[in-house]
Amino acid sequence: MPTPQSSKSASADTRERILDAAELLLIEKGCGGTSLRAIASSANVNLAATNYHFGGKEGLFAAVIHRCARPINEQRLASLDMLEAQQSHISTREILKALLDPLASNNLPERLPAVMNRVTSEPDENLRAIVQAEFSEVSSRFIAALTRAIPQVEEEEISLRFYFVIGSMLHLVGLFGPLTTVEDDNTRSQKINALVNFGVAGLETESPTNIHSQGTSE
Amino acid sequence: MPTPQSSKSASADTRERILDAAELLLIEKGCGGTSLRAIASSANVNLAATNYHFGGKEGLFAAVIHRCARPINEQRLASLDMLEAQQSHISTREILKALLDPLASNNLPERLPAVMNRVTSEPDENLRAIVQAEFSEVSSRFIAALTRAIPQVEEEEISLRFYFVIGSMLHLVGLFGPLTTVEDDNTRSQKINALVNFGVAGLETESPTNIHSQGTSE
DNA sequence: GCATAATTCAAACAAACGTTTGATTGACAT
DNA sequence: ATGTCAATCAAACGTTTGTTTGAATTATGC
Repeated sequence: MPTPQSSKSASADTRERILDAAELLLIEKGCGGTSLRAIASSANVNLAATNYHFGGKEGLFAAVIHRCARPINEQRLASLDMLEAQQSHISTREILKALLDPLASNNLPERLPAVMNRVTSEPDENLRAIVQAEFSEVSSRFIAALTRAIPQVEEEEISLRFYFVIGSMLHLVGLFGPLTTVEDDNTRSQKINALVNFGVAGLETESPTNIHSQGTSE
Repeated sequence: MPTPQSSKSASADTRERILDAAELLLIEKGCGGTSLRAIASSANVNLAATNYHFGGKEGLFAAVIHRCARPINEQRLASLDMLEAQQSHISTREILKALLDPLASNNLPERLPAVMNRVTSEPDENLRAIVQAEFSEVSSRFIAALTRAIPQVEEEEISLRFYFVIGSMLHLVGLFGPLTTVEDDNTRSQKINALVNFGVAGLETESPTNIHSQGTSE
């Protein structure tokens, strides 16, 4: 198993060219719809290089996911750390901005949201596990912060509503399209802001369990 | 092109066996991850039957999507029709219940939400077009109803928030898992109800455009 | 300069894919 | 019985898939 060391700089740009091509094709064609041959051809490397550097197709996509998810999740956690260090009580809006604003930041790789959207809906079990592991810390940290910020709603309900926000986020970045340019940045941040407003209202609402007659029928 | 007529009853159960098997495998393995051979084997039919009855893989999945989406969308539109016929002003909650309650109904095919979740995130362009055509009427009708129900929010914002609700819904039915049984029906309707509450609050919130200093940083 | 290891390459591997073919079956009408 | 047509079948079509091989090439350490 000749796994190459990553500290060398010799084939570093081959690795990155493969990752770039795989990332782009993953967005456009999906995981199962992208062949190693298409990746190698698009990256101008030999077909065998994909297996040499990443050990196989699954390892390659895992590397793509990791490279995409790590910076945005680090930024999220850093923002949350800063909030928790500065103030004792954090608002729902501040938490959601820490979670979602990185999606509109233009100093991050352009295609990052699209990769997330594509990869979170993969049927492959192994890839799902990779994605889940990549986002588990962010999920638990932000759910805990939201639970403290909204004490009038029980934790289980907060957790469910958090996943509603995640679902809205994924659907939104799917609407962004694979080839958003920098000119769309302002409309993108507008939509992220709309999602923050939507999420704050949805997260903070009281469940109308003791409501009288709002039901439609049945 | 010997496309068989559907009015005969001779091979009707072959067609349905193929559709059932394709539906189940589509949920578990995704569209690209399911082969016609696996479908034919699971349905106990000959491999060529899939092409004979549906003209090809794409036609088969289109039929699966249509068979899944039609009843639930008919129920949604019927509920909305009834609301609009009975009362002049309809609440946001009533509209969302008309949209989402069918997902918790147990007289619908069990695997319907899972198919929707799987197929709305397909990279294939043709399949995306099929899905979009299948849901376009529901989208436009419900966005129009929500725009009337929430006059204080402009239509473009309503449209965006509607897609947030759709995203939350898809993410939620993804959490249901492929093999939900009838025993999960009550927890499923509880979660649908939580989504209705979340969506009502998110849809009706006023955008804090004239807010003073809620921003975190930058 | 030379040995050693890391990387790239063309070529091939077996397996799985969607689709097509042509024969065969069965049902139904005349 | 017979002719007709829809339906099923085994078998093969040509591609494409992920992965492997072994030689050629390049970089690295001494």
